[in-house]
Amino acid sequence: MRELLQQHRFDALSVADILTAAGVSRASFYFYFPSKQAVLGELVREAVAQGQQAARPWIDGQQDPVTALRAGVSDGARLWRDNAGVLMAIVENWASDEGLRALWLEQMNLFTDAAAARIHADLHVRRRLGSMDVRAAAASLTWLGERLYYLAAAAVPPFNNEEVLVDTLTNAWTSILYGDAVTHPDPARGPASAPQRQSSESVPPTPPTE
Amino acid sequence: MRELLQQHRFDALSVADILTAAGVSRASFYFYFPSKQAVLGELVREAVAQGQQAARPWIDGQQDPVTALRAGVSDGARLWRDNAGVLMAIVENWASDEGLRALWLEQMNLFTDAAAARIHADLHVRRRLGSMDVRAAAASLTWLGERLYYLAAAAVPPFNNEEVLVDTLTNAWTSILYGDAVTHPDPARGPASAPQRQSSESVPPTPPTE
DNA sequence: GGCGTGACCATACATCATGTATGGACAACA
DNA sequence: TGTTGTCCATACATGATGTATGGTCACGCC
Repeated sequence: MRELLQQHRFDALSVADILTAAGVSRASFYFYFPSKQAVLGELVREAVAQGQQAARPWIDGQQDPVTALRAGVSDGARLWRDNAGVLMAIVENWASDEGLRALWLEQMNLFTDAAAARIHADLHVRRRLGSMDVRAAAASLTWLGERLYYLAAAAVPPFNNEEVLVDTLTNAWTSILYGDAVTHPDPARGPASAPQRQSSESVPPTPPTE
Repeated sequence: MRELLQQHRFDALSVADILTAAGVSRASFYFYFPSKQAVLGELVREAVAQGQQAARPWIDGQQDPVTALRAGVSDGARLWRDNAGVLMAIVENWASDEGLRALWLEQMNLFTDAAAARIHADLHVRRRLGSMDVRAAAASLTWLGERLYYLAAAAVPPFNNEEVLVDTLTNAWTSILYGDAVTHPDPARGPASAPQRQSSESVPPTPPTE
């Protein structure tokens, strides 16, 4: 099914297709899974498990916030590139299946929690956000990632260009958290990102996939 | 169908349900529409047509950017509140139907174009964005809106709270475009917006739907 | 009045997808 | 040798979609 998803949309797959591709019988399929949605759930768990690992380093990272952020965003792009079929499938279908919904919202929550914790630990960011709801800000960045990675996977311009995707998403994180606009390579100007405060902690990057 | 969508998800509706609710025969339905997706398309056109109008003021607006922004975001919230069923339906299904896909991407594009034009007209913002892709930044804000309004309609925390939704989305726009973080009511600080008083719901509407 | 036509409706069908049986083959294991 | 776990083929009940086919009824026109 993972392979089928690389070429067909989830709702275009019938269990018959899966049966054929997997070489098992209908009876066997329903013995192990209650539905094709359940299979997708398992595939998603596998995919995000990788992401969890990949995210580790920068979550507890000590490096410069913006650098860490950009690295995280790039990691996310890679995760999505490697699991485009499965991830697109759940993004398109979590609303229609209770199990998938719980799973995806949980993933988004985990990511949001990590980001919020990072923000909380950074006094400078906290001050900047003023009375803004920290969790809400973290959640919005999480979901922005979900959407942009999805659009990239769905080949929707301008996010079908990975560089644009990474620049834009990184810029969103840094702008909202630090107020610095320019995160990408541009030797021509430099009004924004000045001396980056190395406040004990940096920020949480990575996409909304773990 | 518009009424049915207030209580049931689009894919849970059969044309039989629509037939019963509308009091027409199967034959008549298929005489006027090729599928239930086509009906949804019409409903979406109706809904966003309203939005188009409501957006005008903001688009050619002369008022203070941040105020205009917040007003627009609130407008969007209202539009979504008034058309939650229809808008949730298209957000959940544009990926699975070519017609709906073209329609929704067109709407997102129109909105992105308007935002990008605004940005281009504002030298200060252009400078701040540096070499960032203006259209990409505009598109990311458009899609962030789509996602957050949708989550609010789907009752996903923390966006099920309209004030949080508006504050967060407004903050994203102002942060990314102007670098000002605080857009909401915070007597403690005030580096950005002037005397902004946010009465959760007293502003005009304009979501990412036009 | 006779008649075509447009707007509907009821019914039926072909097709396809899902999920649930039912019964049997086969190998490992005790 | 019998039990059990893993699979398969087949069939079936249900429900959804989209396509006929044929009929009713009102209206406007000659």
